[in-house]
Amino acid sequence: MSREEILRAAARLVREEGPRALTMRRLAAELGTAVTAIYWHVGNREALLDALVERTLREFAAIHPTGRTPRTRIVSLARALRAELRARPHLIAMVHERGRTERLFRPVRQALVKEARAAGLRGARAAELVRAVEFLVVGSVLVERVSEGEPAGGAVVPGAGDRALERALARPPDPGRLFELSVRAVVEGLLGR
Amino acid sequence: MSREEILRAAARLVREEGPRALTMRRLAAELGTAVTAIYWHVGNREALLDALVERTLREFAAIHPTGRTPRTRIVSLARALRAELRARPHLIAMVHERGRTERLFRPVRQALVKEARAAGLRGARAAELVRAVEFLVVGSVLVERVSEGEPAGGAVVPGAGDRALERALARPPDPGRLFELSVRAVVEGLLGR
DNA sequence: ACCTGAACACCGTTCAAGT
DNA sequence: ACCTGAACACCGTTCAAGT
Repeated sequence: MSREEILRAAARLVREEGPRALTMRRLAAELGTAVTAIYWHVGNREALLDALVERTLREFAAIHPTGRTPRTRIVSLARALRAELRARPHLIAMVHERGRTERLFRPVRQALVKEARAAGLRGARAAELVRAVEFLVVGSVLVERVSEGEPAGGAVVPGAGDRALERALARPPDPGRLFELSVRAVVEGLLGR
Repeated sequence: MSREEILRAAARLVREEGPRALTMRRLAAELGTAVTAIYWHVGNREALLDALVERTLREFAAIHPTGRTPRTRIVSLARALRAELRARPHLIAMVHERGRTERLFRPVRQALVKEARAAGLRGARAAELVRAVEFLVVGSVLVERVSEGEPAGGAVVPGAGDRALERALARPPDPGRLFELSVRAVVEGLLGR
């Protein structure tokens, strides 16, 4: 049994059953070894989680913009970041709990900084745009998770008798479009000052 | 010892030391009773957390808009929601974990629906505005928590030689202003279509 | 170098027993 | 009605012992 095998099994447990399923004893059973063998390879549970988090950080460092204009490149970064966040909810939560969110966002933030400057923004103005895009990405991932995944997700919010509004709130027909709309609105709003 | 006393002590533990500090044994020690006495009053740990979550839901139901125009009322709702979320990070996380986020946001969402309609939006258009505001509120709370609270919070993201940009990204001089700026940008963008 | 089982201090929870 | 201590099955972790 190698360290790599352990990390793979641990990542699978977290992905499929959530972080609470990742107990040292469960992991050992999964791998068919004694619990204590795992300790020899990875130190302890904290160190194991650290290793999983490091993996995630590396994946987020590979995000790059596409498109020709700064506007489209900013939107593409937002879209890519959103996709990565949505793909690994549990691992992202672990990154956050361990205080590595700053590090997770750094590559995308740097890319956003570059594009904001390419669009002509400087200083605090550029920082505001970068932050606002991050707000929208993070917020959309969380809010959409709610309307998709929650038991009470079908609960209808009274839309003042407006059926189309109620439907669109309960389950947006195209969450991706809604997201891009918001990003474009905020990008246009902050670029066109 | 009353049920109310138990809830108060539990809420204090969560607020001051985080949810991991809330163990039944620790809570019993804090209250000077046997662990099992707590079980008589609240059932079990799950039920205790449920009760704390219900309290939080009630507090969020008391959020109301202020101001005269729909625009200012929408911004005031966003501001109030943000303040409540920031005041109870651990409890909010518990609400989220327990799948009650939909319920937590419902009162504010209803108020936002009303204002979006007062501003003249209907159907999917109104829903988009409501969602976008929620995105920004939730995103800003998380992203700002990161830049305020994380050990690596001081880590400077290269701003392409732009010192003012680097400063503003590392620690925005006025997070509240940055937030309102983003909200206004998205509200204007989605109202003026 | 790599793995094992026993043991320790922590959990949440149940239950029979007390007042 | 309210509280107690003992007991159970689970944790993470350490350590001496094996190969």
